Amino acid sequence: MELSYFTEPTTRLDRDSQQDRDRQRDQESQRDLDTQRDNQRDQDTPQKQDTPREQELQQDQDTQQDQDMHLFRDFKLKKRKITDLFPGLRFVERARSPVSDIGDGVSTDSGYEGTSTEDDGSPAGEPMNSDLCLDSSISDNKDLLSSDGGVPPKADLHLQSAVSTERDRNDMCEAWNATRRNATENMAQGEDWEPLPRPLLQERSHSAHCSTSNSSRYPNVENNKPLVSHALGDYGKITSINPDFASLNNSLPCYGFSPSMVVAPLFYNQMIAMQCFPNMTVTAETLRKMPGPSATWGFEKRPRVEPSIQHRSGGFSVPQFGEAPVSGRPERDEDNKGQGNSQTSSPFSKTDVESMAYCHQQCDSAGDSENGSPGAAKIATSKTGCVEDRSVCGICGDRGSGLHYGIITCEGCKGFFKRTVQNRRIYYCISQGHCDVNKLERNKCQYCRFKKCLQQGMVVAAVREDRMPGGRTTGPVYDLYKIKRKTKKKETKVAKRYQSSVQQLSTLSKHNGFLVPALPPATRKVPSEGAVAQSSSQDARWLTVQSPNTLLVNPILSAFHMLQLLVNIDNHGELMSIYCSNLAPGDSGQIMLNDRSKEYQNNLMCWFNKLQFQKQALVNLTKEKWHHVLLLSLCAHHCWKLDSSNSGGGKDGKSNSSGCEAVVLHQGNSSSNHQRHLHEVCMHKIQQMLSCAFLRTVTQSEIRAEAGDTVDRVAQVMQALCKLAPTLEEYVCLKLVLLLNLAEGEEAEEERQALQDQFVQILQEVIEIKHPQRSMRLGRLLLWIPQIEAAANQLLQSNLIHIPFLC
DNA sequence: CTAGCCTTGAAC
DNA sequence: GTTCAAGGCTAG
Ligand SMILES: [Zn+2]
Ligand SMILES: [Zn+2]
Repeated sequence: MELSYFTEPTTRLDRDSQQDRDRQRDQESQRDLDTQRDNQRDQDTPQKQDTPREQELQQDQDTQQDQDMHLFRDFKLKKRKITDLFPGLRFVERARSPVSDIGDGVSTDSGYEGTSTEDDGSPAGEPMNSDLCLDSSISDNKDLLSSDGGVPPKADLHLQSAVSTERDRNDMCEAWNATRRNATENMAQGEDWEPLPRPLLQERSHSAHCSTSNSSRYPNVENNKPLVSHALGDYGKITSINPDFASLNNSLPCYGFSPSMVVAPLFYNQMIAMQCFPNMTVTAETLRKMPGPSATWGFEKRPRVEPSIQHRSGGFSVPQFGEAPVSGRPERDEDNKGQGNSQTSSPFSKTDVESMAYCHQQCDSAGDSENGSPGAAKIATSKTGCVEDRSVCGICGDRGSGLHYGIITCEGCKGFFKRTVQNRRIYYCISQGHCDVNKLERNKCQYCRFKKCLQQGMVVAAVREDRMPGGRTTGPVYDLYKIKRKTKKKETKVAKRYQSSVQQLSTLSKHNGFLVPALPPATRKVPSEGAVAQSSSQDARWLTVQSPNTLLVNPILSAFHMLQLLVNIDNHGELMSIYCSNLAPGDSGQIMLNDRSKEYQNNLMCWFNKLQFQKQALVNLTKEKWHHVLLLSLCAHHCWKLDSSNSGGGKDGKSNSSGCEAVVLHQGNSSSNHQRHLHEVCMHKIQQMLSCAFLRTVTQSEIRAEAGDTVDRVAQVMQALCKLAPTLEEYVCLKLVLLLNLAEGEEAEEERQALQDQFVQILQEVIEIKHPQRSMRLGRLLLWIPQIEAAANQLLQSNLIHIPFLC
């Protein structure tokens, strides 16, 4: 393979900091330097020479061919890897094109933030800078590749030497120049290149705040209107997954490099993309949405300065956030807090507790000890402190440095969130929006990091538009904190229940002989060379239902791998616990039922949302079949519940299942008539509920007339599936088969069919392994699909979707 | 860009 | 005066 043309996506570190310095200097000396002169000076700035890293590169030899990318801790290794992959490439040093940033300005977002449109507003006047870049070894390209203003800074990369000829190059240059012209024109017409220019750096001096006192006390506010708006609505965009990669395989690994690492991740990821998808043309447009532009993998962070153990006295004795817990002794922090609380305990009682924002926060984070005595609060703080550990970042798990924007985060996540909101940045995920966000990998995907920030309850509005430092957060923002906190608490509850149910299910699964998913086929190779990094650990976390095209080209996931994914994303444990949660008999039954049903549906929806169909048509199509899956799921859980209670409680009590204890009357039924029993149970419960609801006795005949048929049908299906007793693996497959079953529209018909076939095939394989002696099992399971559909439809039509919960 | 450290300032 | 969550600065 040969890459005949390449200009790197640039590292802007040097220039950025240079600019900052310039800016500062400007502010210090003379604020109204006209932009032209400014640029002029920029261009005159002496170039900073990078150290010749290629020498280092050559020194590093004997690369281990199969070394996993995860081992790439430092830049040298990464660089070496790249050179290994692409021997035609070498690192060169060259001056940056003065215009090259136009391109970046247009296609910014993933690269270092396009600064061309900022501040000076003269895009063409970027300072010359010496960057390392990757270059092809074709020597006679030198001219073109050097700082010639007419060369596109970011050429499309085609795999097969697409731009190797002179003509290609000319075409490209011409295209580039046209783009540049257009861009410049648009610029002149005031088109918004970036949604919002980065707000000017504030002067540090205090005077700015006060000087305009007649209009506002805040620097960026005039007439009570912020000069810089956040436009929260824009954040909707962030929640979209990079459409460019919709058709790509989900296992495309991506890595981010640090700005100081010279090789921008864009390029590296481009390499990977090309390797994985030889048939695809990886364009600059595609690439600009690659994640992790400034990731700091292998980047040596500035070491935290641990405070000396000595207690600071007087003056600034307040421990700063970063240093609060002295390393190795987290109790100190706790102690302090406990002390603080016990000390403030009296103030608490003195002051109006509820109105104290700051005290409130402490109470809140300590759990739910609002009415408790101060003492209780203290205990809660130290004991339940783990619920919201002050020392752990809620986003990445790094050391927390306090409450930031609503939750406890580290300095990094705090800053990241702030920057994102302030600069209204929009991110994309190269993957499916489920990247891990932890201390080590938090910089790999900004999209997922920010998503997690929002999910965890960080409040966008807490980033101040006026940039006024200090003070306390009160008012609407503080209310938002409270709301988010409440929501999160609720979620934690659900999660807890899930935990307990998982245990329950694990015993169940043993009993059922679930197939323990094998580890992903480690030998799996992406089309070209094993050099491509494995994303092994991550594959298991998301499922992309592959579009048939991709599947044909790239059948990366084996049936069992897919099965494993399916099992992994399935939240059966959670569903099971909800399903099993006891239905309180009596008056509140109706409410309970509704709640339970809703909770169950919500959880099922969570599962559904984890499926990433690659065509919108498929999403729409499968959404229509939502209730089918709901019924199937309920059937399965009903079956498993029966099963677990049987194995636990004895052999003869089939009908005396735990969920049905409310209907003691019916427990004498023989197991031979399970269906009738179900029917009667349902009828009875419905009777109970309706009687409660209408405050009168509703007769069974009334119900029978109204819903008897439906109940019958549902009971029939339930009973049949109970008899078949699907295993977890069969269940997860069936759900997808059901979702992908015949649809009315013609849209995406081919894809639908192909996908369904795939899952049927997986189902078949599962059965062959689990039930080798039962050749008819597949057919039997599939035969019930129409029945499930019919019953579910009926439930939906008669608005009785809660009924299955009664069984 | 990232993230550690530092300054601010309203509420206590 | 003390707190602590904002914002700012800047080495990497
Ligand atoms: Zn963090
Ligand atoms: Zn991601």
